[in-house]
Amino acid sequence: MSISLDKTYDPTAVQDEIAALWKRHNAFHAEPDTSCGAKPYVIVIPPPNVTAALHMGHALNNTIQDVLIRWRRMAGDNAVWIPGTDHAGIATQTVVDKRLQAEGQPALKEYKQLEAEGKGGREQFIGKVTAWKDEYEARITEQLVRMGCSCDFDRQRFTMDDTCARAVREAFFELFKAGLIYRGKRLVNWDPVTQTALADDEVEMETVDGHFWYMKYPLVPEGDDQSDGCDSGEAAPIRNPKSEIEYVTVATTRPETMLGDTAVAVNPDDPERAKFIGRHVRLPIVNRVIPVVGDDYVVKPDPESSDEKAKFASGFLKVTPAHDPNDYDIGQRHSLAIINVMAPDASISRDHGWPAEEWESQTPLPQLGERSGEGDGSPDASPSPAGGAQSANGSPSPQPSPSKGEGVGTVDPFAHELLGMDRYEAREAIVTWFREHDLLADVRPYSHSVGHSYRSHVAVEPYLSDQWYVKVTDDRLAGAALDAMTPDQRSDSAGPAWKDGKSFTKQDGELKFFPARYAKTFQAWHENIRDWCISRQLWWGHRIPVWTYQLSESAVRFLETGEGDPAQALTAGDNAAQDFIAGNLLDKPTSLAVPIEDRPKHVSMGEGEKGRALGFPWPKNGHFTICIRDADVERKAESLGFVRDPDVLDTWFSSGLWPISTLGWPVEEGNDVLNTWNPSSTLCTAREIITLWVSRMVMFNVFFRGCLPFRDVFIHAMIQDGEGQKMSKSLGNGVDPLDIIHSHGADAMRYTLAAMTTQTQDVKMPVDTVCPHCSHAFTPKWITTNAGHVVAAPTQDCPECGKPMTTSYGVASGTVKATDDAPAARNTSSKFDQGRNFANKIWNAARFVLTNLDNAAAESGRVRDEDVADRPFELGLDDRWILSRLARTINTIDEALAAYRFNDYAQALYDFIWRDFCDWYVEATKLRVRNNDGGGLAARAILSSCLDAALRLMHPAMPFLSEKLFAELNAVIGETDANRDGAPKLCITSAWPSVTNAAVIDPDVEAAFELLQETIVEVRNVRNKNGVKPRDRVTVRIKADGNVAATLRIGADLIATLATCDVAAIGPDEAASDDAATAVMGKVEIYVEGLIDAGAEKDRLTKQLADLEKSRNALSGRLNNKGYVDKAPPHLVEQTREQLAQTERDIENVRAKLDALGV
RNA sequence: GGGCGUUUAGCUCAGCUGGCUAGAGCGCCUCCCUUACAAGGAGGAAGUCGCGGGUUCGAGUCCUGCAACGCCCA
Repeated sequence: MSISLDKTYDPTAVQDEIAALWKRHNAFHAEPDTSCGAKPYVIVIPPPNVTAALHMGHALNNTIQDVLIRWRRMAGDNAVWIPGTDHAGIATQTVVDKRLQAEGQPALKEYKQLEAEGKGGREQFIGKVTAWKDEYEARITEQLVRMGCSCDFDRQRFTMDDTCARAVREAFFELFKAGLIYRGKRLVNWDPVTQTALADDEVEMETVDGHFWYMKYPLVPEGDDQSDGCDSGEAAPIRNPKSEIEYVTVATTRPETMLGDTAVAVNPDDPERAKFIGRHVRLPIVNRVIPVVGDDYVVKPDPESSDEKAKFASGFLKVTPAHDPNDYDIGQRHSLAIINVMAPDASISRDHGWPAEEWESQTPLPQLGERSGEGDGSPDASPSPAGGAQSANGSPSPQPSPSKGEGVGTVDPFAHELLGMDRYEAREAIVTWFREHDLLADVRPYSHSVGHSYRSHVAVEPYLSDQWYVKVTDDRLAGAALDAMTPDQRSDSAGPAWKDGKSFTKQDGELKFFPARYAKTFQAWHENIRDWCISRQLWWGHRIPVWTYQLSESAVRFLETGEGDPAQALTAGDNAAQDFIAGNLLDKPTSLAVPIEDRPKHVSMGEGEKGRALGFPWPKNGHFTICIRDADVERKAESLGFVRDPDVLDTWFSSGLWPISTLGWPVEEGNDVLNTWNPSSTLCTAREIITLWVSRMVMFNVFFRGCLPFRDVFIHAMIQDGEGQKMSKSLGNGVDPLDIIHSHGADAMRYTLAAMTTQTQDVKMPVDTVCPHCSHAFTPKWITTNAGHVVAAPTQDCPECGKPMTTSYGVASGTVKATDDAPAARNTSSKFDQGRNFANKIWNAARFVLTNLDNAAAESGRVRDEDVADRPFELGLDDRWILSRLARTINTIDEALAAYRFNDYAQALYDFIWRDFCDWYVEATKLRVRNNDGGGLAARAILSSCLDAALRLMHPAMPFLSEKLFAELNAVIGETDANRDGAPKLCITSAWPSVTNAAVIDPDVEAAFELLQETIVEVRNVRNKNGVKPRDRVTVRIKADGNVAATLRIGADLIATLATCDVAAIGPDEAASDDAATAVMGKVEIYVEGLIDAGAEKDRLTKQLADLEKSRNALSGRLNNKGYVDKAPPHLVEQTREQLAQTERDIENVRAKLDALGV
């Protein structure tokens, strides 16, 4: 056969061919077979969101996983990589909604309308999202395939497929049953745009330039004692001299929330203000009379303080329990009313908890402050400030003491204008109103951080609503996660006492982070964890498996009043519902669960006794709540009038189950997949995910299976753009891996990504634009967005061909669309040149080896042998050197991969293949590779073996190229059939190289070869510095003796070839002729004869002399230091002495040469 | 405010437990289209390792203070 490899590596053709080859052999598939003794090695993919296609960050993440999987597979483990995608609830729903809107199609709003009309809008919308999911799932899978990811695609999962859904359902049920899921009315982080609750970690803090507004609230006069303590002339409260009305001044960054204020708080230790505790103020606009309470949360004002809060504080805190988490807490402590003044879209609304009484009367009120004009109306009776609103703890709302001037609380007519306003419009309007009414004491600019939705990027509104929570604070969850940490990565803290593995029912190792410092993040998170809000007001997700039955009106009335005959009050439906619950609890306790507080006290009743006879407790809130596991029970419940909760679960709930749901949990019995592959081996992810995801997987896995989801967690870098900005879809600065595969090839991309994966650094990746017309890559013109991001301008003109194009930012931002004239441009980055060049180098090195093997007769060095050192032909110094280097490289790579040091792996490959093999060994063998003697035979055998080993070593990083060349090598060697075990002879399933004979690593051989290398470099240096043309041969004499001379004689041919010279003589008595240039290098002096450029030679030697003197000074300085000689290790001292002696000899030599030149 | 990280050649980054006369890739300079490779080869220039203290015979590496930048949490 003959070799016909192109001169340049063309990845495109090779990638398709090799991908098909792997597929044909089902090379990525694994079975959980333990009989062969292979250890399982399992990676479960962090499922990419179906929101969008994969970007560079995913490419990095998946490259790392594939490197590990391919490495362990070759090393003999039973390796499997489980792929799949995540439904990404809110993200995907939002993206699809936006897309529909942009296309002018019916979108979420319209489907919600349909749903409200009973026309199946929810189902239709989910159909749209499913179509999107199908499209992106396919695209993501294609991207993975084209990156060469060796996932077991037969086992691909999706977080909402039937298998995963079953796991979610089971998990929810079990947690519910264990009392770890509860419903609570709490302030949640509300996203007014997507109109759903967000978990704490879905909220991003952003610094906002806002203001502190100082608003005056008039004090309600305290009976007749109006001057009580209020005339001191303090900044606040102040006495208005005209109207004799006193005020307190509250400071706020969100004036619009004042509509929901139910108290003003002061610090009880505040000497100036504590005296107001117990008094009341009348809330402007609303005219609600609210108390002044004492709470030490309130920051005492201190204008001199470095603490921003104290600096800006007025000492009076408006308390709005419905719209601020801290205020909510204060409200809880003081039993304050909670008045929500906003609709779910964060517009001002009277329909979501604002007491109706405040709106019922339109009787004008007495005017406050200096306001003149209309409204001199009659006094009103004191209202209940709480009105119809919820009271935090159910106790009666405080009643202000009635006093002169108070009356029926009726809002100012202005309040009507506020209704329907967006919160920011309302803020403007309210501030204006306060200013007009002389109630605005001050406005000061203030920069503070405000929570924003990670999805819609608007400020979240703390919002009171009913949500489902997982009690992750329970020791069975957070405590167990902490307990899972490997002891040597735990840090001391005020946290819980370690229980040392007691959470595990199965002892299977410990959770370990790489790099170790991320263990700290994990620990701190769990020590400060709060209960996890899991319900989302969305349609795209796992619907919460909870049903409620609303009791009949008569039953509710009975419950409320306790009057009448219960037998009469209960309808047949009520009884049936109750019987159904009780019956199932008795007969199918694994199918239905009720909240712990609703559980019957005596479940073990006699046969046939159900329902009422059980003493099933009546829920106080008028409905039954049940969690159902099985479909048949679910159907029965719905037929009885039970209604399912409309909400869906937080995406992370299903993601948290991913390591087990993908493997078929909850099926345990006979489930070899689950029992063999959980815990998995390694999780690879980015650090931002530690809290969101890693934590939840650990808690769930330990809770449900008593073991870890994975043992190692490798945290890798984030990839940023050239400006150091996070890559994001909205900025369009993300790079599609397929773009890089297009410009550089998959192997080049993968190799480069591995090489960039260091232990600390995030990766800055400057992104260039590729002209779609002429393929020219160029740096685009930049613009700065309003938000301050630097991005490629939406359209660009090619600097090469001048034609226009559309950039990915243009498309992402929606400002332009790609057209025929201005097509979408691909991205690229010169970062990947390194990988592309390396791939090409390997390709060509292989061409050299294969061509020479092919030209040689069979049985004359066409071998693949892992230990050619034992072969019967004679090995030269260079042969033994490269084998030593190869063995070292294998060890280095094994250590690097075991420690997740991917850059060290990449560097070791590079050094061996390019620097050692190509630069030196291949060049060295050119002398003899075509000979039909022992030297030729050895050269071919070792070239072949080194290439073979190199291909296998690089395979995890560069699978396509190595697989292709592996096949070519097989063809030349004549091993085209199969491995010994009958499996197809593929690189992916070949054995990982190992060092079977440690003696191959030979420091003496390495030192000897390095001497030759140094000599050659010196001759080349002299040639270059003296302007000798590369083709011109020079004559060289070398002064050396003993072993050094012997080594040089062995390498004389090599020196002659690689330095283009004739080595005239080597010996202790050689001396420079008059026209010779001299290189002094320790025990060797090289004389290059016939050089004429005395000036260049003088320069060269002068510089060398300076270097030597500098070195001499450093060495002698060290030796003159008594401490060094006394305390440093003796071998180092001895080494330094030798170095100094040598350096001094060199200096003398160089000086002598310079003298001879006439300096 | 708490935590973590970064600061080393023009640029992007290595440098693990202190022994370094500080490395790599890109870029730069000189020369070369030599029969594996110009996506290449040969040679070269280029760094008071952010700043100040300290420990040590010896500090890029350990400790401490400061500055700048970044990320996470509150």
